[in-house]
Amino acid sequence: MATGRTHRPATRSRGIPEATVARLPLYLRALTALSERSVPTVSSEELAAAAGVNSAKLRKDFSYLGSYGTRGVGYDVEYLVYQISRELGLTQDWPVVIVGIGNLGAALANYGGFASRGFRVAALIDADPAMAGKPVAGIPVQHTDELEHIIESNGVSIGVIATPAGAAQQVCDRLVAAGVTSILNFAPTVLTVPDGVDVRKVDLSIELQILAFHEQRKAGEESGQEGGTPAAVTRAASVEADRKGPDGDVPAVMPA
Amino acid sequence: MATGRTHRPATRSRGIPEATVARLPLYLRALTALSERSVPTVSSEELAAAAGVNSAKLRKDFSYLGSYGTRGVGYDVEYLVYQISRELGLTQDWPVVIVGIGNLGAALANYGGFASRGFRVAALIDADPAMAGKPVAGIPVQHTDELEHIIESNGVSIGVIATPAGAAQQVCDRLVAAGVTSILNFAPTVLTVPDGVDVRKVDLSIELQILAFHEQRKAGEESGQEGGTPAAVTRAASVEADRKGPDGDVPAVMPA
DNA sequence: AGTTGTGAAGTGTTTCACAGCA
DNA sequence: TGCTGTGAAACACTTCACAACT
Repeated sequence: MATGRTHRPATRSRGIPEATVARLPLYLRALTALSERSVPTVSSEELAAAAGVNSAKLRKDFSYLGSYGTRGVGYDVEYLVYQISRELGLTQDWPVVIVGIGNLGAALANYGGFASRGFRVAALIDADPAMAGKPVAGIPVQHTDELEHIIESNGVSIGVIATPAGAAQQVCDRLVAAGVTSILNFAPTVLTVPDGVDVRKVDLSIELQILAFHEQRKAGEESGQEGGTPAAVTRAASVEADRKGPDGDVPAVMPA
Repeated sequence: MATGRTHRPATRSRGIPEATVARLPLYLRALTALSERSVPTVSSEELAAAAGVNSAKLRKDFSYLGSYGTRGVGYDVEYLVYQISRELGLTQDWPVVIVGIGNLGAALANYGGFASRGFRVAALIDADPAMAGKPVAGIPVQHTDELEHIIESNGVSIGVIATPAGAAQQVCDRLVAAGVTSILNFAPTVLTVPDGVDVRKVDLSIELQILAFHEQRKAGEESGQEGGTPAAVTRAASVEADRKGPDGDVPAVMPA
C-alpha cells in the first residue's frame, strides 16, 4: 500500500524552515505596500507589525535568507522585495490551470492577486460541455478532454483543483500524469499523489471547525465551571456507543 | 500602537494542542465517510491513512481527548464521530454571516459542507445596494446597514469576510463591535482585532507562492534546465543582487 | 543611539518504541 | 495476537537577550 505520499514532503530546502517559507509571502505583501508608498527603508519592528508577526521572528526568518539589513537602519524595501521574490521563485512566471469552473473556480479566475505576482492563468478547465467556450474572467473555459494537451503545451507545473470532492482525485491523477508537480486543492478530499508532487489544501469547513472549537471554549470559560469537561450547551446529539448490528466484516478504508 | 492582537492567540485550551485541533476536522471527515458506509470500527492505521496522517500522530491526537479506543480492536466509528464533534463544538449550531457577496462570497454561500456540519448561514451581507434582496444560494442578500442588527438578533459569533482587501478591516471592526468573536478572513489583509477575538485567514496567493517556492526548488535540484518543465521566463527584475559583502556561508543563492 | 543578526533557552510537535490491555 | 495509549527522544519553531555593527 502507500501508493504515494500525501502532503508536503517538507524537504527543508536550502535550510529555510517551512514555517519561514510560509511567512515570506506575508512579508512580501507588506513590503510591496511600502514600496508603493515609496518608503525607502523599514525596521524589523515596523515591518513585523505590518505583517502581523513579532520582530524577533521576522529577523530570524530573514537571517535564513542572508544578511540583507543594515544595523542601526533597517531593511531597504526594494532590495528586500527583490530578494524575497527571488527566493519564492516569483521572478519567473508560473502558468497555472484551474480545474472546475463552478462558483469557486470562477472566483479564483477573477481573483486579481492571482495574476499580479508571478502567476498566470493559462487555462480554465471544466467537465461540463455546456461551459466550453464560455469566457470566465476573460478566459474561455475548455473541456476536460483538453487537459493533458493544455498542460503539456503550456508547460504548466501548478494546478488548482476546484471541482467537487468526488472528481478531485481523478483530476489530480490526470494533472500529475500530464506533468503537474504542485497542486492547490480546494476540494474537501485527501489527495494521494506520488512522491515529488506537492499538495496544499484549502478547506473552508476545516477552518470554520477550528474557529468553532475556540468559540466553544470562550463560551464555556465564562460560565464558571472549571477543571472538568467543556460545559457545552450541547443540544444532545443522541449518538451512542453501540455496535452496529450487521457486521459484514467490511475491510474498511481504501486509499481513494 | 499595538491596538490589539493579531491572529490566533493559541491559548492551548484544555491541554489539547493547537496542531491536534487543526487535525480533528480531518479525522471527523474520514470518520463520517466510514460511518456512511456503516463501517463499525476502524484501526488507527486505517483511519490515519484515510485522513492522510500517520498513525502514531493520530493516536497521540486522540489520547488528548481521552481513551476512546479498544486495544486489539480499534475505535468505534460512531462513538468517535460524536466525541470529536463534541470536542469541536459541532453539537451546537453556529450561525454564520458572510460579508461580501462577490464571486467568492457566492461560492462560500453555495458551499454545501458549510451547512452540513454544525454551521448555518444566517445572513449574506453586501455593501452594494443593487445586491440587496437578490437571492444567492436561496438566501436574500442584505445591505451592510443591517449588519449590526443581523449579528445581534441572530446571536452570530462567527463571521466570514469575503470583501475586497480595502473593506476588510472596516467590516471586521463592525463585526467585532457587534459581538462577533471569531473571524474567517479571505481578504488579503492582516486584520487587527482586540484580545479575545480569533482570526483565521485563508489566502490563495500565499498558498500559491508557497507552492512556487517548492516548485522552484524541484526545478533547480536537477541541474539547470531541461526541456519541458517550466515556462521559466525569468522576467529579469534588474535589482542587482550585490550589496552585501561578507560571504563564506549560508546565503543559499541559486543564480540562474 | 539604534537596529540587525544570532547563539541559547524555551516551547510545541512529531516520531519512536514498547508496555499494557482486549 | 493485535492494537491502543503514552513516556521519552528527536525534531521544529519561537522567543530571549545581547554582541556586533552602523
